[in-house]
Order: sequence, then structure tokens, then C-alpha cells
Amino acid sequence: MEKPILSESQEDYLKEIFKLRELNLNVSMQDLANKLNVKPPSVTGMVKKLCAMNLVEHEPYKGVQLTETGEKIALEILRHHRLLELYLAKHLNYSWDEIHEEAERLEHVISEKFEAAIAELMDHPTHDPHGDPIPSADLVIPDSPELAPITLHKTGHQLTISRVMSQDKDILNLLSRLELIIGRKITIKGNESTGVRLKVNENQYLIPHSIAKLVWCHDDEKAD
Amino acid sequence: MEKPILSESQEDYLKEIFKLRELNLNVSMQDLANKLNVKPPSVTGMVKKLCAMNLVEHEPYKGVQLTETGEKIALEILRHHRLLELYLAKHLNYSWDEIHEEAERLEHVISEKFEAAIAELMDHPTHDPHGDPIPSADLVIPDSPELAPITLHKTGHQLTISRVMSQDKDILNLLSRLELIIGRKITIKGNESTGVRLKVNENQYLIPHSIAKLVWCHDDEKAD
DNA sequence: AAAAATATTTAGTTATAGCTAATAATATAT
DNA sequence: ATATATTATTAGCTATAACTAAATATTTTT
Ligand SMILES: [Mn+2]
Ligand SMILES: [Mn+2]
Ligand SMILES: [Mn+2]
Ligand SMILES: [Mn+2]
Repeated sequence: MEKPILSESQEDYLKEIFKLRELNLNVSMQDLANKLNVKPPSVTGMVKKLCAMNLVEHEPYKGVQLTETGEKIALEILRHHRLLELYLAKHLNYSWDEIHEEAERLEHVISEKFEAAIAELMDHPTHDPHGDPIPSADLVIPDSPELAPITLHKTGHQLTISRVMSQDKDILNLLSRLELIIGRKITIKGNESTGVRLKVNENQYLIPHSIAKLVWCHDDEKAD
Repeated sequence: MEKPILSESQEDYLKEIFKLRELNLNVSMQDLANKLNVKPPSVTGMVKKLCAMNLVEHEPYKGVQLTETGEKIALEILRHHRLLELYLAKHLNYSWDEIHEEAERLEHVISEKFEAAIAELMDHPTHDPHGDPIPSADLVIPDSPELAPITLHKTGHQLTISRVMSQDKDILNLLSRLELIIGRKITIKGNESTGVRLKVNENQYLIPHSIAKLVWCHDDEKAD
């Protein structure tokens, strides 16, 4: 009674609405079309259907948002996705940039049993390999430390890389070659017009702002 | 060039044609409709499409069979399925009767990387938990010992259960409760009108023919 | 060789989820 | 306030993969 059967497409819409809402204030039809790689008329059609199912609400030109039921489903899929990513990395030797694509397909087909089995095996983890929080079995998002992109942190401070806001293979590959991975301590040496100068281990890099703003860090020196 | 992209449905058709061909001489449209839980007109339509793709050949009233390309794809899916079944059983604590359903969905979405990873982890196994042979990475079916259903073996002989020809949850559950599992040694005590009397460990059972014929065994006493 | 039974196909329908081109509604800029 | 740009929707089309009801072809039985 509680669980309507949704198509993979519908699940992806709900998940994407959730993720966009986490960032933006409101989610436009355009935003969804971009993220889901479909055209706006397709979004209109699907959002209409999801409205009818009471999974989303839509005020044209104002935004789409999830109902309580819709959010639960989104969190369920997100949990699948992030548990899978961690599982693939830890148990099947996938690299950072390979996990997203595989999880994107598997998330829709694993059973609750599969979900529970890998969660158990990994001792109920709270964050995936990108630093994204994994909703708990009862669909609560765990607290994360206070984070901000490198570009917003103070020069001179020591930071811990805690989350990477991209699933792009090339970006992730680049970051891991520069050792800019989750948990790494870095120091901002300076903010220049072309990018941010960082000290990573013994090395120094100038990374472009476009990359820097994707890397979210905790400030180890901040007192609060 | 070598790999057309097929729908899940199409993959299931190819797999089912392969499995039926292993048993029957020819595979009718009806057979396929039954196995795939669709109606005959749906089969006509899909077989026509698969013919056009050169994956199957069809002589009406005579049967459907796979082309070389079609067979390769069928074996690829079968490999996914059987590797997954074994993986679920060995690494995620699934029981005998739970693995099939999950593998049925996962088989279509795992990548070649995933396939390779679990094959490696399990040391390139040749048989799944039902005793079904797992096609190798280059799609060759491994040799199995000479097997026949319990119903065709000689009274008094000691047998080793080597393959179970069912994916039905209830049947598998029943069999495992009776300890009639892969690798178990049994002895046929007699063939009666209602069924076959077996000695399993220290116990004796009379199991109906309908069940007995699903359990395929190797004759440990046969000299050949 | 007909008749009956079985197997297969055709014709026409449905549902899902996309698309383009055109239209309408709203927001923004002048 | 009006014009322009942006955003969203409608209308109509496509493809996939089912379905039912009816027609046709083949095999089997009498
Ligand atoms: Mn997905
Ligand atoms: Mn992630
Ligand atoms: Mn399947
Ligand atoms: Mn099996």
C-alpha cells in the first residue's frame, strides 16, 4: 500500500529533484531537462504524471518540489546509489571515477535485501566515496561537518577535503591524480585570478576556479 | 560493431531460446510465450525483430534457433546470471531460493567490469549454486560430469546431486529442507508408484516423481 | 481426405517515454 | 508600459513492447 511501483525514469526524476533542491532554491523544468538529458516537453509530461501520483508539486515558473512520499522514494534511491558506489569501490575494486555510472543503473534494480546486505557488510556507512551522505535505512540524511568549496575558504588555513560535487569521470580522474581525494589535508596558499594555489602533501598546484569550487572542505582551524 | 544494444526483453528472449534448446529439440513460439510470460502474438512480433537483427532464425511450426551472434549474446547473459547467483550466495548471504529472482534483474545491467570483478573474486567458478554451468569469459560452457535425473538412475546406486532443474522458490526451499542440495550423496532405495525412496544422510524420504525428475545426479558407481 | 485440434500470424489497441515545432505564459529589460 | 527574452505547455509524432480478437496455416486424428 505504501509503495507504488515506479519506472526507472520516474525514480530518476524524483532523485534529481531532490538533489537539485539541495543546491538551488527552486527547481525549474529546464533544470530537470538538463540534468536528466531530456527536452522540456518530456519534463512537463512526466511532472504532470508525478503530480497526479502525489509525489511532486509544481507551480509553473516557481518550481517543482517533492511531497513527503516523493521525498521518501528519492531518499530510497539515493541510498541505493550511494551504498552501491561505496560497495563497488570497497569490495569490487572500482576506482573513484567508475562507480557512479554503474551505480546509476544498479540503483533501480537491487532489492531491499541487497541493500541491507551490503549496508551490513560495510557496517552501515554514512558517506560514499565522493563524501556524499548516505541516507540511513529509515531514510534520514546523516549530519555532515560544516563544509564549503575551496574557493570560499581563507588563505593559509588547513582544510580537509570532505566532499566532491561532481560525478564527471574526467574531473574525478584529474582530482585523484592531483591527490585531491576525500580525507586529504590541504592548505590554501593563495587566491589568484586564474585559480587557487594549493599545497597538497609536499606539492603545490594552481587549480582553476572551475575545479576548486567543486571541492568542498572542512576548515580544521575554524573554532566553533 | 560487434555488439548491438539490446533491450532487457530481447536479452531475455535470447537467453530463454538458448535454455529451451538445451532441453527440447525445437523451440516453438508457444514454448517461448510460456517461459517469458507473454502471449503468442508478442512472441511473433519480437522473434520477427530478432530475425531482422540476425540473432535468431525461425521456421514456422518447426522452431526458433539462435544464430552464432545470438548465441554469443545469450551466453553472455547466462554468464552474468549464473555468476551473479553464485556471488549473491557466497558474498551476500542469499539462500538458494532467493538468488534467481535478484540475478534475473541484475543480469541486464551489470557492466563487463562488474562481471570480471566478481568472476575474479570467486576464482573463475564453473558452476552456479544450482549446478548450472557458467559460461567462461570467452563464452564456452564448461564440461559437466554425465548427469541424469534421479528417476533414471538405478536402485541401490550411490549418487551425487549435481544439478537442480528448477528455479522455483518453493521447490528449492523444499529441497534444501530435505538436504537435497548440490554435492550431497544419496542412495536410491526403491522406485515406487508414488515416488522414489531415497536415503539422504541417515534419513529416508519418499519424494514424488515430479520433484525427483528435477534433481540431476552423477552415478558414483558407474564405471565409464 | 476431411474434420478437428493446435500453432502461428495479422490487425488493431494500449501504455510508457521520449521527440520536434508551434504556442502561450511569465519575467526581465528598455 | 511595452518589447524582448525566458520558460513552460500543447499538439502531434515515434518507438518499444505488451495485449485481445480474429484470421490463417499446419499438424493430427478420424
Ligand atoms: Mn539511474
Ligand atoms: Mn556519490
Ligand atoms: Mn532477466
Ligand atoms: Mn542457476
